Amino acid sequence: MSKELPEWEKAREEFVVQWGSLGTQWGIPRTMAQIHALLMTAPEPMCTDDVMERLEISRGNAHTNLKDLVGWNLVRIITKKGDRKEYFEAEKDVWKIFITISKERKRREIEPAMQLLRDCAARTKDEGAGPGREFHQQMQDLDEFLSFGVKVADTVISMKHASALQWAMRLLG
Amino acid sequence: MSKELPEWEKAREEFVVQWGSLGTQWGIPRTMAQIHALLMTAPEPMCTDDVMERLEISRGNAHTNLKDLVGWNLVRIITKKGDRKEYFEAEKDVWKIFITISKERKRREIEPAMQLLRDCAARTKDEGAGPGREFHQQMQDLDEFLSFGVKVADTVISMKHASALQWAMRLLG
DNA sequence: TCACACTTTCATTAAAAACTGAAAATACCG
DNA sequence: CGGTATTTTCAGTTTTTAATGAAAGTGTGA
Repeated sequence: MSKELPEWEKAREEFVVQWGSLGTQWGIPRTMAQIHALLMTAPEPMCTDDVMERLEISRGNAHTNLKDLVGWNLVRIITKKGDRKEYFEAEKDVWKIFITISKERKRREIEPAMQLLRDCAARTKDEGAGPGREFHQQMQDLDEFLSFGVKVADTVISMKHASALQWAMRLLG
Repeated sequence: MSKELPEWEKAREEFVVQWGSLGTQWGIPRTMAQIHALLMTAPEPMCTDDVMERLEISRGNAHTNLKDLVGWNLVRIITKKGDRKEYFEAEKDVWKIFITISKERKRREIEPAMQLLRDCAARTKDEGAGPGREFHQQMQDLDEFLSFGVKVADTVISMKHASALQWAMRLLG
């Protein structure tokens, strides 16, 4: 029934499955995390049918999640000449993956949060002493903290891996 | 029907609702995020019934999520003398919130991931050249990256807010 | 030790999220 | 064009997750 897989492929299987579970804790759909794991460890780019077969999922599911990963800039589309299928290839460089995810999470999750905090702060800027004033202060504190975090992240994001490493070593040393 | 709320309470209402939606993107249950937002902006500790009423949720729901927040060390239980109810109070200091969340996410999400990567690397350490070797390398790269990240995080976590700020300023400057 | 105030649990229900499969749309090639 | 390979969409279904509400549990003080 199931073909005999080489040892490394068994480990890969395990990696894909478990990465999928871990993904859900991070708010990432199980299948999306699995496909990402699969492609990160793929010797060659894979097409939709490869992914469907490997994970035993429907075409629609494979398609949607592949395109979502492309939307996250974690996966790119490859075309081979003389073949009209699309192939998908994941970024494998860990530093680049980190940068990409940081950028996307900043855009999708941090920036909307900051917008909210600013709205709430603006609506209460004239509050005098008392609970209203404290609320305003809390919104500002959160906003300032996130702003600062974003600034740090932007700096790190713009660094080459080597410089970031060097800088971090200084912190640790 | 609904009592007239002061302006800051309207802003707070908005904050609670939106923070809840943002939470889901982070893989945090909506209600848990809402309760956290509510307590972070509460002038006084609140009891289970206060939370139920304010968010219009059931006792079981309020209870479970309050206890989960206590489990995350983001909320602590307060008792008032002559009153056998439990009151809940959220940490409001932004730096402390950050430290707490970092610690918990490390423990719950990063460490299991590293365990997986190490298992997969160990299972393939004898792979010669070829795809098996590359898989092994990928697992190691991911592991090393996370290990390094954890080291940096541990350093930051152990810092006082002021020293962290000073250090970050140097990076930005 | 009983009554009461409060907390905790959990089987059931509801809501949200993810997945399927097939039809529709698109792109390419002769 | 017309045929075919491939991609995309989406209504319907399944699965998973979260919420309810009532019953059981706990502890306290009279």
